[in-house]
Amino acid sequence: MRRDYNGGLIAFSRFFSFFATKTCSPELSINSQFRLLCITCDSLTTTHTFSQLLRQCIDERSISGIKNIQAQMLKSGFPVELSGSKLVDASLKCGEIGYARQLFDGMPERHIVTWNSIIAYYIKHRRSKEAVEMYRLMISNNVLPDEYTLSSVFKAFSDLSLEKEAQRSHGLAVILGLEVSNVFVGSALVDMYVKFGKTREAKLVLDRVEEKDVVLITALIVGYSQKGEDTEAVKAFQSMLVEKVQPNEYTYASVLISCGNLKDIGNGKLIHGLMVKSGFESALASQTSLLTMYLRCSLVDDSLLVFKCIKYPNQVTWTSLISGLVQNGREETALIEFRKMMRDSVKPNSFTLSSALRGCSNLAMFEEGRQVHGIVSKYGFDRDKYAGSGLIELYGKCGCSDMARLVFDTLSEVDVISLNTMIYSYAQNGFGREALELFERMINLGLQPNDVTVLSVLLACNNSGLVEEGCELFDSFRKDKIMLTNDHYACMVDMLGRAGRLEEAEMLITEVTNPDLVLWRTLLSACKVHRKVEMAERITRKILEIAPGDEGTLILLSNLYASTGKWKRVIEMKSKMKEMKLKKNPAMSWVEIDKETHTFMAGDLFSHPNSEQILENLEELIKKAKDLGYVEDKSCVFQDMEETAKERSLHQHSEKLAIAFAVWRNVGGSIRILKNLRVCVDCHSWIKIVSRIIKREIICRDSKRFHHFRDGSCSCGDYW
DNA sequence: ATAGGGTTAG
Repeated sequence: MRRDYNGGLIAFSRFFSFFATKTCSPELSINSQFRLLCITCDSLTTTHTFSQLLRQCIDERSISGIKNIQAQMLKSGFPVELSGSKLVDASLKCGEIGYARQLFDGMPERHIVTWNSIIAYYIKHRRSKEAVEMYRLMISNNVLPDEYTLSSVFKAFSDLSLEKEAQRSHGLAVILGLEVSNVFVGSALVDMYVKFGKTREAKLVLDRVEEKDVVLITALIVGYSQKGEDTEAVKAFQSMLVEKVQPNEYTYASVLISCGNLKDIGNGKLIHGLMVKSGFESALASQTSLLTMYLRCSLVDDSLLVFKCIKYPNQVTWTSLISGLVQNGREETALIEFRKMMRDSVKPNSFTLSSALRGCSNLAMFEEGRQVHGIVSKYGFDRDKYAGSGLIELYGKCGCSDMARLVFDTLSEVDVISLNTMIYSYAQNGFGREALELFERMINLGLQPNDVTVLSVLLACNNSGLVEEGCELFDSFRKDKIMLTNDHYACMVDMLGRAGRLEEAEMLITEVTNPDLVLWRTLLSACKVHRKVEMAERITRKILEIAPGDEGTLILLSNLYASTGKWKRVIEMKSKMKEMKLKKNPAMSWVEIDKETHTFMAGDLFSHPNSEQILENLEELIKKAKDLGYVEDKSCVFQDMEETAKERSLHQHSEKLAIAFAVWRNVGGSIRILKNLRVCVDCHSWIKIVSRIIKREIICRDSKRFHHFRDGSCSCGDYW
């Protein structure tokens, strides 16, 4: 008899399923089924039918359907501990955690699966706190966790940095034998230790797991890769192959990053081959890592080839390409790709934006940078610290510390790096007081300054002539045992040297264990500024011991001889340098007008298409400047020649040509000039006067810092 | 009935 009922029920169930799929309204269909069920076979329900109906509810995401079934189960005397589990499971699958919890809390007895389901739900939705609370509740209810519980709960521990509790649960896993016997538990443990940064622990766990699989080993490789233990990552990958475990797209994705970090193009290409052979060539994650690998190895063309094969690059893929191109000095290409990404309607994130901005600031592309700023705002990243730092750097490098500060003040979170970026912006633009104020703020906020902070602060003092403040700070940094590098010392040597305190500067160098070329050269250029020929010769000999025939050194000394009128020596040195086939970098200036960059080289009067107009304007500007007191400073000419020729050579400096051009084009706003060398004294005093004549700000970035010329004076206070 | 790993930044 009973068998017959069952057969009937199964038939009903089939009918219900069919009915459900044919009905448009999910709510109606499941409720109608209920009415049918209640009328026809009130007391004939079985597990099978309920399961089937619940599945329907899940498909239709119908929580009211679940509630109906609950009522029905209750009516039919269905065993509570079984009905509860099923209902909780179904509610979770409908995303109704609230109702699932309500059911769960009302259950007198809970099956382990119910606990596990709830915990897994919380983990899946990154609600780690609730997952751990549930786990604790489970323990205090004397329910012993099983492999399912443990393999989920470890993720919550790492997410919340609960190392102590994690260790206790690990112990439990060991006692239960699950660490060894269950690869899910093993993987979760490996992943957890990796996230705690404990790759050694992770490896120990892995070694104990009996049957190792891809996921387990990949979790470890990821750990090594993310912690920068790249050699270990590659080794783990190799041993995986030896043990005949097939890598998959995640494995390739992580091991390739390590190859890139190691610049191990040999293994990189080998793994690329394996990837193709095993059919993961078109998996996006591995493709992205492949792209990154080639970019880190500076094989830009290969990376572009890989990128071309990617059908649907996502946000990460694009970002990887853009940031890699910027890192390889291919800023223009990076920005073209960034535009393409926007055209393809792939949303940028803070990684993308900071890379694009870095591209702009490397080339001081003010207009392009402002457009990217527009995109930053459009996508709501104005308060983001990564995009923000990019903007601060951009405006700093374009000579707009005011704009940089505006960005800085809107950031939602101030940290060491954004403060460093802002301090550095002030420093390179010569706003020492503002920089020091921010440094003080960093200290008051209890943030620990790092080596970049120290450099920025010292540079700020250096660029604004705050020598006393600089020395004081340097002493305090020494006392605080902050790691001071050669760069920090070089900054101090420059500061003291330019202030004429050459002996102190030299003393400082003797303090350094491994003084490098830059350090000595800095001292040498201070000798040049103060025309200390003997000291310069002594220093030069020292430098040539470390770096025989160093070009920069010889040029510095030769220029010193020139500025002190020792022309015989100059000629000697020039011929020596000619013998050594050394030649000077040509002096260049750039000016951006209407998104177009114009290049000018010193002494080159004819290659620009508008050279006629440029010379006309230049002559007029020089004449007007002379009326206001400009006199050529011939000590800036490093070659022996007729006085008029010296004047002519000064008039042909690249920044003068660039400014004359900008004046002719008569664009609104400030004139921005970029230079590859430092601005000379003659040009500096000329530009000051010109800024008064044309009543416009002229911003000049030389190889070391910014000069803001306004109404006859410069922000550097003639100290640079 | 319930479970594990990935790629981009200052």
